[in-house]
Amino acid sequence: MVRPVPTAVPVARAGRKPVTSRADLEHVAFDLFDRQGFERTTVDDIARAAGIGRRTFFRYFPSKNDVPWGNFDTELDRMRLRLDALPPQMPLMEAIRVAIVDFNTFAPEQIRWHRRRMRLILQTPALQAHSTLRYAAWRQVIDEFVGERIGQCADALTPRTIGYVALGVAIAAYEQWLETDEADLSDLMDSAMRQLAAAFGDGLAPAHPGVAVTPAPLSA
Amino acid sequence: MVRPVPTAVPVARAGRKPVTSRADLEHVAFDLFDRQGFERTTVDDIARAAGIGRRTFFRYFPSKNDVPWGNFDTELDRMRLRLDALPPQMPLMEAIRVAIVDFNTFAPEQIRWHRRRMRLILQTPALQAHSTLRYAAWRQVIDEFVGERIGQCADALTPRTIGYVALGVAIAAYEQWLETDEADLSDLMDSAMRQLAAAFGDGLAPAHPGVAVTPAPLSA
DNA sequence: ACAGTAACGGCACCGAGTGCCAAATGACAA
DNA sequence: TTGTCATTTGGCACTCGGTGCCGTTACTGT
Repeated sequence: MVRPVPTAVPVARAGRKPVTSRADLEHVAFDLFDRQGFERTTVDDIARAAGIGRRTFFRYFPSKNDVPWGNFDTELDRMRLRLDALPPQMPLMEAIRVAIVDFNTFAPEQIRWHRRRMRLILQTPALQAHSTLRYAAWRQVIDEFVGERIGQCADALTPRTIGYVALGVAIAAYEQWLETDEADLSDLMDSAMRQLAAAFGDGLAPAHPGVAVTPAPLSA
Repeated sequence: MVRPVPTAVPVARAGRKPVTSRADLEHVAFDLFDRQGFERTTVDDIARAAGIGRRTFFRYFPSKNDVPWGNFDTELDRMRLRLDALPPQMPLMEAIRVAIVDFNTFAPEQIRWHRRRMRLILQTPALQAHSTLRYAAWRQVIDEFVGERIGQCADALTPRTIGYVALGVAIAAYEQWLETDEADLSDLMDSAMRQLAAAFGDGLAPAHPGVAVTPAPLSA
């Protein structure tokens, strides 16, 4: 999955230098997407605008759908570190809330670009679909954290459920964010997480008391 | 989205009769998928095996990715009815739990086929991605139910969050189900939902008491 | 028999993505 | 300077999913 993609590698030893970069192509592509839309922009268009061959484009991005994702893998490492740095006594869902809020907090000057990027991803059907595969890596980070915390395998039912749920909360907040002009993303994410907690406080547990479910130790 | 697809229409009026059906093609296709895998089966393969033209295939299914989904829209109507039939005094998350468990309960003789179908969908990258678009319709049903219940627009933050969360719970349960041989899907789904409730019971709310968040009336 | 209607399917075309390979380019050593 | 090696480039041909167009086929009702 992690191929030797020509990013800014400081220790270039021998061989021809890359003629462009992922970031370069990303900018060129976004300009076109803004002007003609994602679907109506062909890979040929992007390559031509960037002054490279169509074949070369696919050496920088595995697919056209991957262009809007930038260096997502690097971001994931950040979130992993953030989660691990949280105090172990912090309640699980609280830790997750803090982590996803942090992960989606950006410097003011980055917000414009990030909004552009997310609007494209979340409002283009082809990209909505493709993003599923990226989200899987994101969830994996959550799964592993939860698994570690509750002493279960990362792919057991509870970690996975919480992974999906955390993702859902984040996306719901993003969608809301894109529809409003003023809202703060962090607030929305925080709010979504608390709304959900409140919804559960509304009395899910007491119902169907006959169904025996052994709650795993969540704060082990 | 709902085109006049040639399904079993009892009141055939005039014109040539459809030479096959969605269900037929589905079976033919699944045979090929089982034998050579989804990716390595071309639309030409399916059309040839079904004795129809490649062009005709696309009149029955908008894309190869849609084959495994059968008549999903009809199923959604079922879930909508189920939700609306639940007593209004039942707590929100409880109602959702019941609805998604019901929705995913099948007669014993259907289970084999359903498992095959879901294994294909959930374990084929191209289909994982494509299913996002189907899930959106599923979530919409939840969103509308929640919106109705709490007196908000279906696309407000809380309904959407709960829609995503319900979906996440369901998929997590499915993934678990596919990995085991004995487990019962309904039990897993029920269990996933309760685990989640338990996770929130672990003390998300009391933290960060300074952050003012006005919890919307969830059982209004 | 005829007209109208609907499904069929071949054809040509587009765009994404891939394997192959020769040419271009740069670092380094002789 | 020249030769060698490593690496990127990009053209070409090909596969496959998906679409527009259009003549053909088959069925219903008069």
